[in-house]
Amino acid sequence: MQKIYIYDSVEKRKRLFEPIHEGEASIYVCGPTVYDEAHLGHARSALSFDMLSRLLASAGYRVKMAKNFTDIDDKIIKKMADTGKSLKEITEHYIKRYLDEMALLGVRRADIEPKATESLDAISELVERLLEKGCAYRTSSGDIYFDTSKDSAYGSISHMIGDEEESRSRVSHTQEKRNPRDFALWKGCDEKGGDVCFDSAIGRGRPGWHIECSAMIEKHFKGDGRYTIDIHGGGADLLFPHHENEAAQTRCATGHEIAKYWMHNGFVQIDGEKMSKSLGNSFFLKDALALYPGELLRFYLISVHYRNDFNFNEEDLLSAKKRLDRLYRLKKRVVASKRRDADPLFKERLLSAMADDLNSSMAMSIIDEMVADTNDKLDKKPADKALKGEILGNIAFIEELMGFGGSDPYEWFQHGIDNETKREIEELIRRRDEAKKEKDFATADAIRERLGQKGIALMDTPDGTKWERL
RNA sequence: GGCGCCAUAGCCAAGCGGUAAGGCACGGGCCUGCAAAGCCCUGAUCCCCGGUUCGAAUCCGGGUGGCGCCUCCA
Repeated sequence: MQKIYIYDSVEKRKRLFEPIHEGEASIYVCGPTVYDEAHLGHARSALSFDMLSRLLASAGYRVKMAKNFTDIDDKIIKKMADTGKSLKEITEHYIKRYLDEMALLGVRRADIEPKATESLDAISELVERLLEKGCAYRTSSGDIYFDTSKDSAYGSISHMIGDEEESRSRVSHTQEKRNPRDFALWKGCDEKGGDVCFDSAIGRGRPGWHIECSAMIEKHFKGDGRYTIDIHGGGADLLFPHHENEAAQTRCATGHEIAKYWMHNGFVQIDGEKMSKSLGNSFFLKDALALYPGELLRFYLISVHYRNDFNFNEEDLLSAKKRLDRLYRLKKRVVASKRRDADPLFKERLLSAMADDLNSSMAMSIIDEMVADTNDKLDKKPADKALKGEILGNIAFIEELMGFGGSDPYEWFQHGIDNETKREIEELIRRRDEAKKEKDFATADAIRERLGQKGIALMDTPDGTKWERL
């Protein structure tokens, strides 16, 4: 079995992946809070862990991945007040939008997609255990806080411990908190709570943010007594306090660590600036998807290693488009052939690159080399059926592992062009072919020029004239 | 104030102690009626200064310049 190394952001080093259960890989990724449209950062996170899951599956692991939707939250409550809509109307809308958009990026669905509203039993049960063990306390207002002083290992995940920082900390010093680091497990219901109050064994209220992940993980996964899951993932911003708090809750309640490995993806910036609504800088995924195919966005977003910062800009995206076009031009040359097994050496190299902490940049350079190499062979032996079949096999493996290259190559180059226009283009090509037959190159070139102005490029091949949208 | 990340050719970007992948752009060539596409060739000693080492872009120390977390956040 392919050895897989992943960078563990807690130990800050690459570690050989050795799962809790032989041949299985359990992953939990922190998903979005569903109160608004998904942005490019959500896409990058989803893409990072989609690559991880594809890698593990390709390497022969049985993968069980969970990605949650936080559907109880202050921001959702605010949205309810702003729009007059119910919690369910809001969260279901954005969950669907999220899933649809991620599907366009080629992100596979998680095996389990738990929601906070559907995990309340597990949550209240976990809070109850924490109360029993003395790791949590109630306040006069009915809130329940986690007592960080009861966890001697608190800080071991993010390494964000320090006594001095408290004076500078921007954490509000709620009087009811015993320690500034303590955080809400459960928020008691008051009149303002409206319809987001739930009855439970620990009283009426709603869960805090961090508790849902710990509860869902304990509910859906069986560990080995030392760890519950293999890999816990999320955006770099979640390392502290979110993941620190999750780990503390699970440790106090169960006596073991929540995850064996921790992975965090880097941030997305827009034109060198932090993404924000106020800057109005192509913030939402839907805006990008309105302009470019999801597959291209995927290709572009994974061209940078997942742990590095990503600076999104149109110029780089366009150069990524040209790079991906090369793969599709190769595919055009072989698509009519019968698929064969991929080149074993190519497969091995691609898998090894990804097995080295998801080195997608390296993987893409290997793909580029394969494209150049096989184009060259095809130039020399245009009728080599075995080669063509193997190339199709290579591309199928790329699609399986990397999630791009699976589209029809002709449609790829005709993205966004309606059938009416296609017919017009083909008619002009016919007229140009006739002109060429009669050696009337002036007319032929005029037609090519005319199409070129519309962004259509022509290329004469042994199989006739092909066209592409630039 | 605490914790941490990053700095590689015009641009994007790998590299994880053994002598700089890949892509885009540029230039030259082959091919082509001419093109496009494809293929081939062409470019960097790795922010600066010290140190460790037979050997450093890669390790250590110090600068400079970006960025992030510590409050909801992918």
